[in-house]
Amino acid sequence: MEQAKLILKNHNLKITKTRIAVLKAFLSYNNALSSGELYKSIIRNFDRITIYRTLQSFENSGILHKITSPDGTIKFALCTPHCPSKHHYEKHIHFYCTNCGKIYCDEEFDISELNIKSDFAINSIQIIAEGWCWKCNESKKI
Amino acid sequence: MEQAKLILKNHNLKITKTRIAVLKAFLSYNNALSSGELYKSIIRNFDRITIYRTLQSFENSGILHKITSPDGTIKFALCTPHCPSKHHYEKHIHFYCTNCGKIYCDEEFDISELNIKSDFAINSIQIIAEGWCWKCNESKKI
DNA sequence: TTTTAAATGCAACAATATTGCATTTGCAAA
DNA sequence: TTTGCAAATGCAATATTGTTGCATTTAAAA
Repeated sequence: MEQAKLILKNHNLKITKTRIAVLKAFLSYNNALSSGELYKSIIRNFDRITIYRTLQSFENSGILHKITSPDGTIKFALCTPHCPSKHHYEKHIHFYCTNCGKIYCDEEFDISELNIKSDFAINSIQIIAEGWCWKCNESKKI
Repeated sequence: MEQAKLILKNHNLKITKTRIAVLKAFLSYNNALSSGELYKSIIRNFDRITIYRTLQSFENSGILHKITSPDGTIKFALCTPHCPSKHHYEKHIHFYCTNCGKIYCDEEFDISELNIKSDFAINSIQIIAEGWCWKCNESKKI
């Protein structure tokens, strides 16, 4: 069985056209995607609202994690296999390219060692590094 | 002269009613505020669009810095006096309360020492710690 | 006081997200 | 294979947030 269907099966989600299409998009891109990017350019002819709901159910199931981009758009990215449903282990950094707007996850960097003192009861820490991605850096040189 | 007017003077901005009202709001609250919070509850009867433009000009002048909240809303917070116009020195952490949605700045923590390896050309790093603020923690205990 | 560039206020518009509800569909059980 | 039903879809309607254009008003310098 193809990968997308397997993932849906493993998360007890029904196999539908939209879900397959959305999942394939995330599997073939290596960066975070917004609902807008999906229904406007990546998987056209799919219902906008259904895509919204698909993303929500994927987040609830632990397939995708949500990232709020510094430019305000909400994006999603594939979770590592360790993510159980509803709880996400986002111990990695997100890289945001201020030129093209893409967000990439870096699974290498472990931020769990960061020690922050405060009177907050901290649950999780998000780090977003902003700059130019390698692609935009390349095209700038030319 | 009152503090709000002084700040406007120092940043070469004309003194207007809306600007005074917005600035006073930020001076009296110790957390980040969104445009919506301002025109819907804090300073009612001020024009919505003018508030947008006021926030933009304050950001350009280095009075406020913009923070994208994990919930997607865009908020602003007072800069430390070191912020020149257009460039912001955001070397501090933001705390986001997942219960009440408020964002607080912690000027103590200096993130400039964080060393991240990547093929990104990193300009700045944002850290957002999520959890429950002391206020929500207190009310939970009751 | 006069002048003028800046700021305002309103309308119009655009993009994004949510909800309700009738219809369709996946899929498990018969 | 067929049936039944909860889940998912698709459309309309609505809400929220942010932007732009333009005529009018205003701050503040001359």
